[in-house]
Amino acid sequence: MKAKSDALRGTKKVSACPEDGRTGATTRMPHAERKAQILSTASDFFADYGLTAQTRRLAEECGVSQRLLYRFFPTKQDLLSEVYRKEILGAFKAVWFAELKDRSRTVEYRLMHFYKDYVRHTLTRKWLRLFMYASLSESSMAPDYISSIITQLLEVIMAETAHEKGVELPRDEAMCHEIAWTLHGAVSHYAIRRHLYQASQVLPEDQVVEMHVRMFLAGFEALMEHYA
Amino acid sequence: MKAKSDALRGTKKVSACPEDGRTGATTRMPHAERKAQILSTASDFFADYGLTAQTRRLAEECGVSQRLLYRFFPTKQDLLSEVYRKEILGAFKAVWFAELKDRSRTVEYRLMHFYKDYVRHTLTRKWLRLFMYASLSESSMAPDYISSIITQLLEVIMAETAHEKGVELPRDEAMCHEIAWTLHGAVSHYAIRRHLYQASQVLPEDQVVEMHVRMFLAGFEALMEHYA
DNA sequence: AAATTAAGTCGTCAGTTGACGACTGAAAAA
DNA sequence: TTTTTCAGTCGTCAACTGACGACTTAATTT
Repeated sequence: MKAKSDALRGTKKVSACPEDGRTGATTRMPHAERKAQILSTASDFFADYGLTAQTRRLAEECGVSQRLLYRFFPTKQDLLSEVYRKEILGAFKAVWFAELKDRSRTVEYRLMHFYKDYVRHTLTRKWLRLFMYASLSESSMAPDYISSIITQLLEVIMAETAHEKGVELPRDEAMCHEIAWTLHGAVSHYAIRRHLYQASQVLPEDQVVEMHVRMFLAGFEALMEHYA
Repeated sequence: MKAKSDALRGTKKVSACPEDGRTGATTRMPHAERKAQILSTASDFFADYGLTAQTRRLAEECGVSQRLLYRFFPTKQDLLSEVYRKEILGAFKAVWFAELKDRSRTVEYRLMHFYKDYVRHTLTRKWLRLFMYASLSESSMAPDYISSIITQLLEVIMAETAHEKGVELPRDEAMCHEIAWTLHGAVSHYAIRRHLYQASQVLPEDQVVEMHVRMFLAGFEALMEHYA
């Protein structure tokens, strides 16, 4: 960081580290690139240590001075908001809706395909920890956006399942959502167990998803009879 | 707190608040009673603001000086550990095992009965928030104890269900657990949604539990056929 | 080569935060 | 009444923490 030339100029330095091989000599980067690097490091950092973790340690992790963070993000909250937007909101894919509605495949296939992808690429350790930290903090950063997407997913799943089974859904909308939550919640909770409660998990993801989908479809049929 | 008598003695006080009607005059309590009160207040406090919330604010909430907390708990971590032990570990009931094994009732009845109680008295907002904060923090306070209890619950549920349905369970133990997790996870996730993700939840608890149990039992039968 | 731009750092401020030594005073014991 | 006990408080310390003014210096432009 600072090395030679300290003794030379008469300003006010506190020379301390004479040239050693590995001064942290921060490689200069273009603005956008450095910002992206900080954002990326910050995602992992806050996921690991919580949203209350300190900017000084983050800077250290990034290999830059703490002051530099404030060149890119006016406040810590701004940085947190960008992390949330990128990591949490950016983890939902539009193709899911199209694939779930693709009636050239069986519902069982579509559900298994979707949830395998969802578990593997969205319900990751990083995503779950950030989402949980954000949920627990008062300033729920952008809650409605996500719940709206999930609700739409649940509705598509219910509509497609009912269509294939040739039954009519209950008129009670909340009940319909809750039925779909049976599967979605079980899968989500599997991910939570695995990534948040360091459970000594053994069964591979795909196998678990397949089982949960099978149980859901079987349960769905039985439940529809019960309500008819 | 301090009022008169400041000016009288020559020590080193900084008198500031002459007698007003409402000095925070802390009512003196016996040791055990005060400790219990602090512990109780601390539970709600840390559940609300996280385990990183400050002892000063907690003391304020308790209506005592911050210093007093350290008369009862040598360090903040000690206080947190006691909160965890009391609120998290203390929320599991031994009767559940007996009731779940009571074959004079149907499995459906037993499961509904158990999970209604579990959701109402254990998966509360306070419990979930404390448990989640503890899970997210590195120092997982006492993880194995809980997971051991849950595992036992899952095993009882599987054994009883298989017995009533007259089928044999898969030999794969992890798979058996995962099947039971289908129900346990769905119910847990319902509570998480409701209490952690302030979801605009409408359906009453009991109705949701009944539905999840029904779907589980139907799915269970279908799954057993699939593996046979 | 000189001037300009912008990437990056130093040092510091004001407000926190866990912890604790020393003190106070009401109630119980002698 | 006097002494002892102990619940409870004050004030402070050292380390931390978000924020930022002022400065340094590598790279680019002229």
